Amino acid sequence: MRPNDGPKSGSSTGSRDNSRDNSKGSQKPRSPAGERRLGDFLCFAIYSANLAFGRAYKKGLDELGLTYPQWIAIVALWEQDGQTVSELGDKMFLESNTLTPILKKLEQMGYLRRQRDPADERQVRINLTEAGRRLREKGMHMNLVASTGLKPDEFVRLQENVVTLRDNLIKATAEEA
Amino acid sequence: MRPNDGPKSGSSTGSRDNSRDNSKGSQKPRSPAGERRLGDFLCFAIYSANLAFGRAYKKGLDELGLTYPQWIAIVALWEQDGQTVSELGDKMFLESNTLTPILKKLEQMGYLRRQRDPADERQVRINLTEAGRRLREKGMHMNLVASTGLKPDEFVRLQENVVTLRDNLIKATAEEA
DNA sequence: TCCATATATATCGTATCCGATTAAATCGGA
DNA sequence: TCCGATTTAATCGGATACGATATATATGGA
Repeated sequence: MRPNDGPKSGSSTGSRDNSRDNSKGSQKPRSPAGERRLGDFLCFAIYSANLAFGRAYKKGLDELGLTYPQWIAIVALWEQDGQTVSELGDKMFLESNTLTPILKKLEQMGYLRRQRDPADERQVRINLTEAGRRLREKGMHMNLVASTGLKPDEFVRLQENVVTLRDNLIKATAEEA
Repeated sequence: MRPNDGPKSGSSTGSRDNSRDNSKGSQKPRSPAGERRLGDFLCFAIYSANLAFGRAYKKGLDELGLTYPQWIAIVALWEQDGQTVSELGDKMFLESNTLTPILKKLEQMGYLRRQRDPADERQVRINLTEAGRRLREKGMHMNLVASTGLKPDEFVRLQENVVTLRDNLIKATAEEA
């Protein structure tokens, strides 16, 4: 049997003219008003660049046995001992609903310890283990700067611009709430 | 009972000095070698900007009853009738394992039709319904350009730079395979 | 002291992503 | 013509995201 499938019969009615040039060429002209295409959306550029980064990191992360968010957590935790889940969440732009499963997994793998703060039992403090620290060192070889095809100064400038974009979006979203 | 939790007792041993300034100020100095922090990673900037975009779109998308990837699919499908799953996947940088559930959901909601191509029954051709086209129109009011805090020319330049970054990453990832 | 409120984390359901696999249809060479 | 290789889409399991909710702890007045 064909892989399960929805409605089947009936002929295809799409017009299917592929006349428009959608090549990756460097000067794709912006589409006229009302014809905004997917490629013109900054949000989609960011969305697809994020997918591309995840795939570019995949090979290196597989060697470490980590996923992309797990690796981000390791890097963030390496910066500071004893962070709470909320503090880590502030750095990673995530909340406990997403973070807790990631941290439990990393704890189970032996890379960190989660312990309630005796001074405030509501909070959970997180510390990397020695294995977790070594992991961070081992991961430092994953340098994708070359893969970005950007010159160092371009790299830094783009990074700063994306950070500014992110922070502006967060501010605007908070304001309209 | 406290929400299920890992190991509990034991005191927190983290040093917890928060001396370093990690404010959002415009001139956060790059950390010294070997001290690369999360905020210095371009991949993390993209990752977090993508989260921010998803959250910024959330309110508008809720009104349409769509998710972020569903909306992207609608926009991509609006450009061309009768695309196959693979062709749509090329545009969205996704494959059938991710796309099929999204398309089935949109079909179930009445926004598109999926039908096998009679000329090649392996392929599935996708067409927006009238409701799907109206949805695309209704979604056009979600303009986040203002929220990005970027001037039009900055917006366009950043968009192009991110696209270039993405395409370079994809090329580099394919080459090392 | 007592309790309503606030805070911090965890849980749950839904929807992506993605690697690996499966299934059907097509293609191509002997 | 026949059959193995290729192509296309779907399925499955594991791991994020995230809104809504639950639970435990802490806080602050009456």
